[in-house]
Amino acid sequence: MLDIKFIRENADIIKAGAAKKLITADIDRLLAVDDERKALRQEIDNKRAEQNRRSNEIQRAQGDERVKILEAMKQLKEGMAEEEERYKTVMEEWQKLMLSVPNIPDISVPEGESDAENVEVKTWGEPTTFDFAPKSHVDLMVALDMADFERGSKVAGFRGYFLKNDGVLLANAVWQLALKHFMYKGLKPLVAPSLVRRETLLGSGYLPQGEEDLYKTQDGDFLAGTAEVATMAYYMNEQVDLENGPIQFLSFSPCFRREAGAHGKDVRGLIRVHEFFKWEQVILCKAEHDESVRLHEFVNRNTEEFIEQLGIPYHTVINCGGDLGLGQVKKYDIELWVPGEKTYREISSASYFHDFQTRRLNIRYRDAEGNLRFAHSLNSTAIPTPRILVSIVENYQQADGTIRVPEALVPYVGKSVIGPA
RNA sequence: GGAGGAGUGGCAGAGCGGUCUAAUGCACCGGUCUUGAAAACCGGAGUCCUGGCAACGGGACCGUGAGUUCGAAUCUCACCUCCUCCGCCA
Repeated sequence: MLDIKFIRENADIIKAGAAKKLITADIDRLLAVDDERKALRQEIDNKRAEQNRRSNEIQRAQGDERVKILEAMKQLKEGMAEEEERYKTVMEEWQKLMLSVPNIPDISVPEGESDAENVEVKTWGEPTTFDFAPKSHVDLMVALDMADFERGSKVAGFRGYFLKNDGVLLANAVWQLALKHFMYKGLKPLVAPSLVRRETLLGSGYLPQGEEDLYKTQDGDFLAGTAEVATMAYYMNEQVDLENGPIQFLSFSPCFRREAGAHGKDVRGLIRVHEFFKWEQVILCKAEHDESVRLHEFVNRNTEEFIEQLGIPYHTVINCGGDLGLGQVKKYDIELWVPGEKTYREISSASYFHDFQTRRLNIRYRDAEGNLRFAHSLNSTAIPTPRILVSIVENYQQADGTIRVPEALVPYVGKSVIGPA
């Protein structure tokens, strides 16, 4: 959500931003509704002022005078009831429109319609080459009894999976190395709820637009698709202290995604599953653009460094306008080389939001002048499992079907090669 | 799941239909006093919306939302959260 005053003063910039994001938002309608809102508010406030005055008179009035004032009050109230009804209707539309206004993309965000037009800004390592025919992660992991997809779908349905044996050890090793790496960067570990209330998703910007991709309980709660939701809502309706620097969380949670609209995509393996685990970086900082930019580079670089420790070739792209969400100002995706598909696949996504989320969540801090301001927020994937296992096993596979363990993970896996049991 | 109790300003806590522009204490800021500090004393402070260049003015906010009333922190209802006890449970 943006500031209505800002919207009023910068309607053209917001329209241009929405166009870049290929998001439709009726700004003109919002401005008209806002005019109506302000006028009505003024009228109602004036009548309330009179009501307050009269109420005080009633206490002191006696006999006929009292009866006269009571009569006048009755009329005043009738007029107010009508206006308040209208105000309620206007506010409903106002709220709805406000929630649909996208944040403005940064000037450095390229034009484009879909992820196909994201722009590569960095590559690291060379796509892995093999002097034998490489296998897919599905074949590798099944052969080494690291995963079971048949029983996965028998038990959990489409996209279900079990991790087994060395698959479990590998996932656990990634978690442990991640915890160490990101804590060293100054992030504070947190295990966050996945089962969350509606307002947390509204606040972080996943609702009302993204409802179809969320699992919902019979109590009206939701299963979040990322720890970002609960972690951002941690300080909902609070004032935070940013005097000693930004608040930096490394947050773990199970993640649930219905993947509505992705039915034909990635139907095999661990690339796209309904249920996975993720460490997420979540940051709150002062409401300064430069600080947001600095931390955006910071969180993205943290993840790049982690991938470099694993020794997996990757590239980083800056997402084009059409691939940005409602609240995002700018986003980087890190994509890892997947030999089986001979392409890079997304493993991480780092975005900053300015005060888009914190305004919805009502998270403020006191600035140096003593004014209350909405903080800025950012988030970035630290590392997801099991998706990361796809790139590990495919890039580290050997001619005999065994898998070398990335050196950084050896201490946590307890061996340097994964082979037949 | 059942039975009770409670949610008031940064914190503690009074108020239970009109003088609440919410007592009091602690914490906070300014001042007096002091070589300085502490103590004491005096004074000041919230958030949001809205009008105005400003000075200043209007409205709202006592968990949230509806309602009763000329008037609600105070009464009614629903919801949320917390606490106590019972039951169930990893």
